[in-house]
Amino acid sequence: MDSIFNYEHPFVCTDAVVFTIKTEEPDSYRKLPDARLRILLYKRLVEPHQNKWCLPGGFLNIDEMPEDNIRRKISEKSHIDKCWLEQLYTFCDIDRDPRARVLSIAYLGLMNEEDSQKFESKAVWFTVRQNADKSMTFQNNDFDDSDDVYGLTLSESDLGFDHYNIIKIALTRLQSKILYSDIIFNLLPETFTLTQLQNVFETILCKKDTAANFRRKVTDMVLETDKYTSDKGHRPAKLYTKKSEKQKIGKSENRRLD
Amino acid sequence: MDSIFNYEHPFVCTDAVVFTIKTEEPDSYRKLPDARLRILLYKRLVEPHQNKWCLPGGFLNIDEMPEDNIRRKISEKSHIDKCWLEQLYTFCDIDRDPRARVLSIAYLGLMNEEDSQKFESKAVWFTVRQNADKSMTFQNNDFDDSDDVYGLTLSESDLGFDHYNIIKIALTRLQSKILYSDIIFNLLPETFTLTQLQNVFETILCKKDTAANFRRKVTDMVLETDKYTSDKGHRPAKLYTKKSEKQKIGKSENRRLD
DNA sequence: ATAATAGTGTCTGTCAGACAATATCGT
DNA sequence: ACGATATTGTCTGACAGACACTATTAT
Repeated sequence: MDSIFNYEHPFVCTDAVVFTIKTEEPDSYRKLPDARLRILLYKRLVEPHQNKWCLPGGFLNIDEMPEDNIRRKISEKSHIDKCWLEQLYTFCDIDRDPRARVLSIAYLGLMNEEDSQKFESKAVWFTVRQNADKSMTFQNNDFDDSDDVYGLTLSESDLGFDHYNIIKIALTRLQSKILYSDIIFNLLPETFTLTQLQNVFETILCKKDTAANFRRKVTDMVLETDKYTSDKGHRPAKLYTKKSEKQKIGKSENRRLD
Repeated sequence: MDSIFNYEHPFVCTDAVVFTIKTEEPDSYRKLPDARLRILLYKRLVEPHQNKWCLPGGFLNIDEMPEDNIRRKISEKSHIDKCWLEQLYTFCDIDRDPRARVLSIAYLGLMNEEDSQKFESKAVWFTVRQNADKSMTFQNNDFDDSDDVYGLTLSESDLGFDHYNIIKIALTRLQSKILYSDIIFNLLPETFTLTQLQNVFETILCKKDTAANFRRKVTDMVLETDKYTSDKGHRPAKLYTKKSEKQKIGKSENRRLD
């Protein structure tokens, strides 16, 4: 190999901020469930940052694409294979890893609730709570998790490396991008009601909308099916699916480029 | 160092797509100048991709921030120091460099015309031409450049590595981002006329607008000065400056998050 | 006066936000 | 009938696109 390659160079790792939606059980059988935004974290068992909570990820092999790498790492931690991914940002701070110079190519990942439940895992889903001061906390509320995790609330200092910052940027990206793209459907099942869709929007954006206005805004992104929900206690809702690019009409001029 | 770090790992380099604006001399002294979008390229003198045209960039040192690295490389190639930069994307294809596995952290750079002229350089400014079929060609029309460069037109195959692709993604990002952010002012002098601003918009987007509508759209981004142009042959135009964030009123709700 | 550019006024259609109203289910 | 959710209709204000119009300069 060339001599110019004989020098000490940075290491490269991947990290993924994987979001999913969890619909909370309603208090009453008459009420509809709430949607919660959740994120996948695992507890580091070794130094550095031992016992801190971290994003799934790992070192990039010389012959590996980062997206394959991160997919493998997510699968190792969660036994989940299906996940939509896009590159988020490359984090480069000199001392973000105390062991060595390590750059991290971070990914934004989204998976739907059904897939997120095929879960048998070293990692844990935490509900993302967006506070008024723009800070985030992460809460576990899953009965199925172990006793020392159930009820746990994490804040910035409980996270390892620069992962709190990575999550913050991922959440911002998610919030921006659902406004001008289709990615939100990666958080939803194949068919869904417009109320479900609205709940996911509102959970992510922390912002309420009226049903009438919301429906108008999303009509050109969805497609009616002939199926209905069969919930108890109230009127059934029509089920919709994501409209494919080809089914959208006319509006290509107005669509964002990236 | 830890044993986990004893493995062959990818190299990391930086590349920058630096855009600037060149106002063309008008045919007649009565006419106003046109704006052209230009990009900085240099000709590789060594293998691989010898004699291909490439983006400024270089290998990242172990203790260096990529943004410092790319700033240094731009300065080496052009002797220009002032440049606005933001991270664009990290390109990771396995064989994007035939010598070794090399990831490239690509940056989008913008500089204004005045700064771009402080130029004494191994690199060359090429005018970006956006063709109807979405392809790009790069033309040199600068009298000051050497004879074997003057009049040269580059197409995809004249560029080295995956740099054509990087430029394409940078241009797309630029086109998107001028619609919802302030970055366009990095391509303009301290004060400018609204017609100048409009020309830059139209050059980048390849799309015409009427002066009346354009003015309405940008009024909340700019600030009047009490100065005027003193062009010959027609009515002078008021000069404007970029409005700072603090001077903008009310609209924060509507602003994009990233 | 004329050519060229600078800048304004007005209409129209679209669309978001607010809010009222109607529809349909299980109990 | 009632409670809950689903769905539609209407008004308003903001704003983009189209286009006609006025203003100011040097020659």
